[in-house]
Amino acid sequence: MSGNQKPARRDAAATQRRILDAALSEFATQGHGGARVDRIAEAAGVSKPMIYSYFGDKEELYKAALKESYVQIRQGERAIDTDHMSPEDAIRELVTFTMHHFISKPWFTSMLNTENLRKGVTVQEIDDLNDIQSPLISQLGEILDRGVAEGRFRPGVDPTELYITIASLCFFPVSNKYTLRVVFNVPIDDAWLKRRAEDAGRMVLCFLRPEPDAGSG
Amino acid sequence: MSGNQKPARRDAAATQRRILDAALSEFATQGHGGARVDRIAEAAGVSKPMIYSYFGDKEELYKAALKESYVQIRQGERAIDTDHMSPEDAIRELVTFTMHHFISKPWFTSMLNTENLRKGVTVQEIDDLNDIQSPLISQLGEILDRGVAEGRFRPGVDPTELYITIASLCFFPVSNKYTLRVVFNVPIDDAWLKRRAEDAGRMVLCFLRPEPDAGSG
DNA sequence: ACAGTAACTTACTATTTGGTAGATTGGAAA
DNA sequence: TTTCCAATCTACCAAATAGTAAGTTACTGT
Repeated sequence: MSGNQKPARRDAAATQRRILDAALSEFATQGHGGARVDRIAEAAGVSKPMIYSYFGDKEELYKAALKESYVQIRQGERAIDTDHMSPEDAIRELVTFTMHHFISKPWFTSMLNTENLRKGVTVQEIDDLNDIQSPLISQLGEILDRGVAEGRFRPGVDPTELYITIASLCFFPVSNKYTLRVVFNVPIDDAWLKRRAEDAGRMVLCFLRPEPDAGSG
Repeated sequence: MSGNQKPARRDAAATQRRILDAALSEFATQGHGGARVDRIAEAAGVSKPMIYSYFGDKEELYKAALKESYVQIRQGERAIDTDHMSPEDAIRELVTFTMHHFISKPWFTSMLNTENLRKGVTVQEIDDLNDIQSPLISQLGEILDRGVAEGRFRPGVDPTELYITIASLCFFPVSNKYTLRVVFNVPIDDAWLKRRAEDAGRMVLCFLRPEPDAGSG
């Protein structure tokens, strides 16, 4: 899981990186309260004092790991280009990306859950909100405007709320797959989730289509 | 939070109940790894050996708390009666109930997240799956059948998948409200979530309406 | 009244955990 | 080559933690 290179002796930056990766993995799999600094040290291939020297204490390390998980998804989001697509295809693309990210970077959903269990005490302390906010919101705004201009989407849909809708449909079946499998006997695997993403795209588009009675606040 | 009555001396059943309630609260707020048996004992107003005597060890206590959180939602679900409603109203009712339950029983979403962080190792060990499975699935199946028969819903929709869709739309904004508030600056409160439930109902109904190209596997 | 036992507590242990003091080592600059 | 500091480690501590042994207390049936 934590793909450590050979220690590359005396490289402070690389060491910090290894610690951060190990911390992200540990916090994501064990939660905040279940994470162990000793395990992080071992997984990173360093001694404990390195961690305290570079990151301060467990809380600061957690903060760094939480921020890192956001930074990763935002990087991915910035790489999406939907300008050349039809509004419908653009929406489908965003849904597909979101689902794929949740599937392929499982620590992201885990960190979100862990942080919300703590009522967001740490996410509030992250200084640079810019590193954390999603570039997808404004992109989604443009897509919606284009769709409305072309008469394919209804007006009055808030981009942030739409983003939350998309995230909802992708997040839940990924994050809760273990309990869903047992409780409902659903064979959730990557193929099942891919089909789910297609359904989610259809559902969102259906919701966006201009129709007499579909209005919202 | 843990509304303890007066200890009612020497009442084993009541004591077990207090321990279970305290455990549910502790595991839900602190996670599996962060939960402390000493805190549970204090919140329940008992000494630690009581817990070990009645529940075995921390793991078994966690299992009891997890099961309890399912039992609670299933009880609520069983009380819903949609037989006299139109298919549309019935769907809206289920969505409203689901959202309301997630809002009013926050430990349920927390326990689901905690258990999924652990890859569902404990939920697998719950013997009586019947206590855990949702009666809403079959109810949803009947509603769908009725809707199809009346020509108001398209055929071929799987009740379990629809249930997951409804749960997705309600779960995410409730479970992740703390990070959403900070990261997207969304004023998520009970009123916001109620509006969200209405949107979710609309979206689901729009997805169910019979239309030329909306078919699914 | 008086056993007998279920309910409950005090006081303890072994281990784990976050965190630190102080020594050591490698590499770059002089 | 020597100096010096950043990078790193060994060895440790105090507190917290899951779990238990052994005792005490209140109810119940006789």
